[in-house]
Amino acid sequence: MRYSREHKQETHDRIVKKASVRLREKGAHGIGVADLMKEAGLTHGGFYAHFDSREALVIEAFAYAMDRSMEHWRKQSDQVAPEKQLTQIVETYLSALHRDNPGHGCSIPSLGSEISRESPKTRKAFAGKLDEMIEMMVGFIPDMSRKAARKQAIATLATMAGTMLLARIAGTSELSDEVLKAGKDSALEGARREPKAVAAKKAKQS
Amino acid sequence: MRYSREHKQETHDRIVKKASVRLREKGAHGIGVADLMKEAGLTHGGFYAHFDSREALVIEAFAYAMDRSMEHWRKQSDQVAPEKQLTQIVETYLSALHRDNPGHGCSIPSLGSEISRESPKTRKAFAGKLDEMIEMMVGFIPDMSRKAARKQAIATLATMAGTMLLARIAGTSELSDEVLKAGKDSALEGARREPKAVAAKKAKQS
DNA sequence: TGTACATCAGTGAACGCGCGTTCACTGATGTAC
DNA sequence: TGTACATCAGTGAACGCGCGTTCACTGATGTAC
Repeated sequence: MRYSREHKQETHDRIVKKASVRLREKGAHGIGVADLMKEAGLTHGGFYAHFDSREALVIEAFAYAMDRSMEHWRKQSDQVAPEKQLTQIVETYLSALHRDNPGHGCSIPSLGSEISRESPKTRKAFAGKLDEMIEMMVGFIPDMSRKAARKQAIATLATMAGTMLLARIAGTSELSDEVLKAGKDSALEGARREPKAVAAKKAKQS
Repeated sequence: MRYSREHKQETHDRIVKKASVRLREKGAHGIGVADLMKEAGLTHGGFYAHFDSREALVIEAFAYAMDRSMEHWRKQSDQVAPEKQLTQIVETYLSALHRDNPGHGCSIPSLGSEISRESPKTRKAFAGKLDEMIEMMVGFIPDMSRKAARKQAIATLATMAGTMLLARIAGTSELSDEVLKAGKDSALEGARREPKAVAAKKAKQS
């Protein structure tokens, strides 16, 4: 082999990593193969030694970005007490820093609209990661039955993603800050609230 | 003039109307000028008699779509009692019918991700419509101070848009239905809940 | 009322450009002896 | 250890294609007389 055994894999990973940032910044169709390769310090011709098609890279970059988000959540949640984990995640997610750095942030608000129009293959890959993310979120919801926690996890994630979507549309205006604040408070209050079914069950037991 | 006075305006409106559907279906960059004109029964050459650029049409089509959504909300809310308006809006918004028909639905989940990357001109136009939508939502929130209602309106809209975004990523799977249900219940419960500040004020008064 | 002319919404060919993809080639390094 | 050969990640020109935009032209209809 021309290069050491790991060389190709390292290059492949570098392309995916750089692409995951640029695609989140510019959209799933907002940047071309040549520019993505240039980001990784290469020329466009070599692209097809690493990927079957542009779409294949997009799928890998999506998965990579979602994995990085989840890794980031894990690191954050490990640093605080269980009952504070959700607050920690929500406050970081719905910050101006995240709003202003889509390239290193969650893919759902930055790529969500486009994903739903991609091929079934791409959509399935993304939906799988979405489910993983929901499951991780379940772990952050305190004091609920699994079923109720999953429901709450979905609702909280939807509020987080929707809030970021609206905040980014509003840019960096007053409205944008207002949106972030409203979404943050709502996401936290919603998860703190005990669902009626569980409350009723508890009342019965005591 | 070659055609009657209203003819050009009618054609213009037809292009905008058809484009607003197709752009929501295919994305802000997902369909070309030639195809958009064909939708309106014309050829592409005539496009620039109606619009300065493709972007100008996109802006008009965005505004049109948002106006139609708000008109739709108004019509629906007019048919039910004030305390049921929010439920009506949320349930229609977070339905499988809406999920499966992005072309005739709300632009926020279908175009939101892309809007935040458009020119300031496009973003401002959209942000203005977003604010109008929030204000309309305020009118559906019962029994709250204006400030609290606006906050709740933003949170509810974020949950609605985020839920639809997630549901569309999940396609038409079980997960998608689960997401719709979780988002619906959360949006309704959140708005029904009285914020602490208002509750305290009421307690003081009585 | 009838006729000649002016208007301009709409047509369709053409443009320049950037895109995803292909391909013949290169040359640094691993492998065989 | 040294040398000749094989490999293949990466290069850069070229491809076919679709895009947004331009432009000379058309022809139905409004207007002037």
